[in-house]
Amino acid sequence: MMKGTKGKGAAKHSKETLKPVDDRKLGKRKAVMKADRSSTQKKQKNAKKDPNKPKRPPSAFFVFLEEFRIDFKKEHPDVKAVSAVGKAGGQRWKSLSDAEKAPYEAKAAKRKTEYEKLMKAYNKKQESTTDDGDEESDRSKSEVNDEDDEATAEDEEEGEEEEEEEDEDEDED
DNA sequence: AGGGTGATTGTTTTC
DNA sequence: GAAAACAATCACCCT
Repeated sequence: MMKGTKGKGAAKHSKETLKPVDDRKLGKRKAVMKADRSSTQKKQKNAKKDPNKPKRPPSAFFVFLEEFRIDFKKEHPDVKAVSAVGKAGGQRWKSLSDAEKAPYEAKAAKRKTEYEKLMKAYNKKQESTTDDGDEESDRSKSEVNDEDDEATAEDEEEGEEEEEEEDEDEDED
């Protein structure tokens, strides 16, 4: 029962992208209320785009989506709308059981760990670049060696896919 | 020529 | 703690 998420996609115009952006709400969730943030967090504006700044790790859903997109395109080569894959992926994702999502979560978790590592190096860099002047007075020390290190990641790619055999009755009829 | 949009959910982020 | 924002993708539209 339920589902109702989309009962009539066909009702939509052939292609959402075909419609001019102006007609559709410009900035639905993108420019949702940046103004609000700027007022309270305007200081963040200082955050200039850092080329080294690691992006957020993909969530299990995104990991799943990456594979899903490939499969989706195979069966829907004509569908090129990102929203189509998003919707389909979302519904499919919810259709998966925890056990099935487990591997994706595991990968996502690992991805997060790497992200933290990258973030650590990134933060370190920021520290050295921070010209506060109070710390890091001695120029012979930390050095920028860290950057190089981040590139040399350990090679531990083990297929440690632990299949959690949870005997949970995930009976989804 | 390039930025921006749309849609999904999950995690990261920030106050 | 909660709300906001952003993470990838890809064809297309506007400046």
